This record gives sequence, C-alpha cells and structure tokens, in this order.
Amino acid sequence: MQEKPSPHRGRPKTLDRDLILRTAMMEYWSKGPSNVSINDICNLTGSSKPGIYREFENDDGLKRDALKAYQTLAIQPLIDILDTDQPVSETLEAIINFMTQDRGSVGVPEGCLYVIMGAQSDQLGPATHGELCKIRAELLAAYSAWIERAKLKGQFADIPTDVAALFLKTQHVGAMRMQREGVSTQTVAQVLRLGFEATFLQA
Amino acid sequence: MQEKPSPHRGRPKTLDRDLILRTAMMEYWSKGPSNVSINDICNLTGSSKPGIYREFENDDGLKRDALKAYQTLAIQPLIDILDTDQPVSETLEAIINFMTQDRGSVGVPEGCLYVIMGAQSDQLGPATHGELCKIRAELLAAYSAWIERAKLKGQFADIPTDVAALFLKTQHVGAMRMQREGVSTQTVAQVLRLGFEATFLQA
DNA sequence: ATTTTTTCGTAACTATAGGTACGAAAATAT
DNA sequence: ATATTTTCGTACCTATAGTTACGAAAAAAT
Repeated sequence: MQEKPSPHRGRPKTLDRDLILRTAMMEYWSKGPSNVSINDICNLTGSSKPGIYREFENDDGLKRDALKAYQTLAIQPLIDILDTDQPVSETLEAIINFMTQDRGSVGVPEGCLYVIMGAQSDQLGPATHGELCKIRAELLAAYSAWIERAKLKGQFADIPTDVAALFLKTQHVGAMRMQREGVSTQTVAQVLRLGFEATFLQA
Repeated sequence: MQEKPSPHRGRPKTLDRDLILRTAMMEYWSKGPSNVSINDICNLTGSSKPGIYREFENDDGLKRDALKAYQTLAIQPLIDILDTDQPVSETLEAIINFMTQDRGSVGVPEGCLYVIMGAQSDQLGPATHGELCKIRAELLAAYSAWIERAKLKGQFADIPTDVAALFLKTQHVGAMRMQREGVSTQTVAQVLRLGFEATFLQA
C-alpha cells in the first residue's frame, strides 16, 4: 500500500478536490442543491468544467460526495452524541444544543443539508439517493440503539423502538425545517424539548 | 354583478381551465413540482402552451392556482376538523384518520402537496411562495385556536400556544413526509398518536 | 531531444425549460 | 357581406443545464 500509487509522470494536478467539495457542500446547503449548477462551482472555485467531471464523474457524483462531506461534518457528531453513554436527560440536552447552536458564529448555514436533500430527493441522481438512504439508515440505527439503552435504564416510555426512532427523527427534521424557515432558535429549542420529553420517563 | 361579464363576441373558449388545474395539481402532487413542465401539462390535457400562458400568466401562476386547488381539496377539510367543536380526543382521532386514510382507494397520491412545495420553496416563484405563506398562516391559526379551546377545557398541557402549534405542525409535516417515503400507514399513525398525545391531558 | 503519460481548459454539443410573435379561426355586431 | 372581437395553436426564441471532444501543456522516462 503506497500513499501515492505512482503519480510521478504526467502533468501535475492543480485541481483542488477539497476546495471544490467544501464549496459545493456550502452552496448546496445554503441555496439548495437544485439552485447550484456545475458552472457555479466552477466560477466559485476557479476550476474548469471538465476538471470537475474528471474528478466526480458527473453532477450526481459531486452531490453524493458533498453529502458524504456533510455527513462527516454534521451527521456523525450527532450519532456520536447518541452513542455516548450518559444519562438520558443529558443526551437530550446535548442534542438540543447541537441542533440549535448559533449557525452564524460557526459560519455554517441554517438547516441541514441531509434534510434538504431528503425533501428534494425526487431531483437527485441514483448515487446521491443511495448515500441519502445510507445516512437515513445510520441515523435510525443510532436512534434505535440509544432508545434500547434508555429502555434498559427504565427511562424510556413503553413504545415500539422503531416507532420511537421515527418519532425522534420527525422532531429532528422538523427542527431543521423550522430553523431554515426563520423560526427563532429559542422557539425551535422549545419545540424540540417538547417532543423529546414526550418519550422520556423521569427516574 | 353579471355572471358572464360580456363574453358574447369572439371565438368561443375551448380551453378547459378546470381540467388543466386538476391535472397540474395531481402531477405536482405525485411527481413533485419541479419534475412537471408546462409541456407535460399541455400533452396531458391536450391544450396548447399559449393557451395555458393566457389563462395562468406563467409557470408560477399555474403552480399557485394548483396549490389553491389543493388547499380547497385537502387543507381546508383539516382546518374544518380543527374548527369543529368536539372532545379533544375525538379531534385527534379525526386528524389521524384524515392523514392516514388509504390514498389508493381515494385515488390521490401519497403525501401532501403543501408539504412538498414547502420543502422545495427555494424553487418556486413569488406567487406560489405567497400562497404557501398564506396556507401556513391559516393552518397555524387553526391549530392555535384549537389549542386555546383545548386549554380552556383543561385538556391541554401548559405549553405556550405558539410552541404547541409549531409542534403539532411538525407532526403533521412529518407524517406526510413518512407517508411519501413509504412508511406503512399503521406506523405513521402510531408516530402521529405519540406526538399528539404528548400535549394532551386526560380528563 | 524525443517520447510517453497525465492533466489541463477552451469551445463546443444536446436537451429541455420557460416564454412569445403572429396569423388563422370562430364567433357576434353592423 | 364586412368589420370587430376574442381565442386558437404552430413555430419559433432565449437561456441554461449537464456533458464532452480534442488539442495544448507540463511533467517524467527514454
């Protein structure tokens, strides 16, 4: 296993894959995937169109990889919170904090690219769609595992795990949607708390 | 006030406004607004493109009027349920039944056109966007009024009305989203019940 | 120096979207 | 019969999306 397989010969690569990916992710996130063209990405990154096609194959491939980058940036941290073994109430607080943190100060757009793409999946190619399914499964699995553990602690209501997982995901998606529509952070947090506490049994 | 202002002279109108509107609504509803072009509507209804533009001004106008038709068909009945004065538990059951009724037998698509358009509002024109805002306000007002009445009966948890209204709308939107993603009617109903009962105080 | 390899980017191509110019058609009014 | 009014629909226009052909450029290998 070489780090660089054999890229010695030939014209050196100038295309900045990472810049393109970050730019694409931020643009899709803030403007919606259908409002961002390959041309836009070219202009914003100074790369050429064939360059992008060589690197990502096509529009669908770029969107899929941008979504992968988003999963690493914003979905995995949420899963990590769910995987952390701590009191139920603390997990809920951590999730609410994570979802309602001030976006402006962190320099990221409102809402959630995964939620946005999920709501517009009828306009996405098969690769992006596949990645979307993968993330959905991961998220539901993380919720389910957390619910099962909370049940063992006797801190979760007597609800079928799959139903509860879908319920929690509904709250999550709803919060991201409201945030994008301009509902105040405070209010979003209140709505989230209302939903999460509905499944929570005080010790 | 004449019924027909003065349409006596001139070539008689053959354009079937109602057919176009129904067709457009069903197409937008089942395929998503961005996957239906004016050309599609022409082919499906046998009308000409200029005819549609004369009647609806532009794409945005057609979408707005299709959304209006949808509001009459599927949103107003929900508002009517909320406006009906009956025990809280019965209203909740009526809403769940309404949202999870079998679509196939009624001959309408899964999901909700209002929810779909709301999730893709970044691709809609100002007219459709305006109509969306109107419907959102109507729905929130209906939820709020219902919540206030339930509070007076002592059957609603001590939650700020605006927060509760947003919470209920989150459950509504979530149910429509899940339905569209293929989650079973039974499961959707369970998730909905879970959300609605979280705000409900047994007498 | 020349060949080989790899990447580069200009300049196209194709398809489809929204939108319209304009003359023909079909009715009433004179 | 002619003029007037209204609607009709073919055939076009423009913009932009995704996508690619192809020759030039820049490096290593000979």
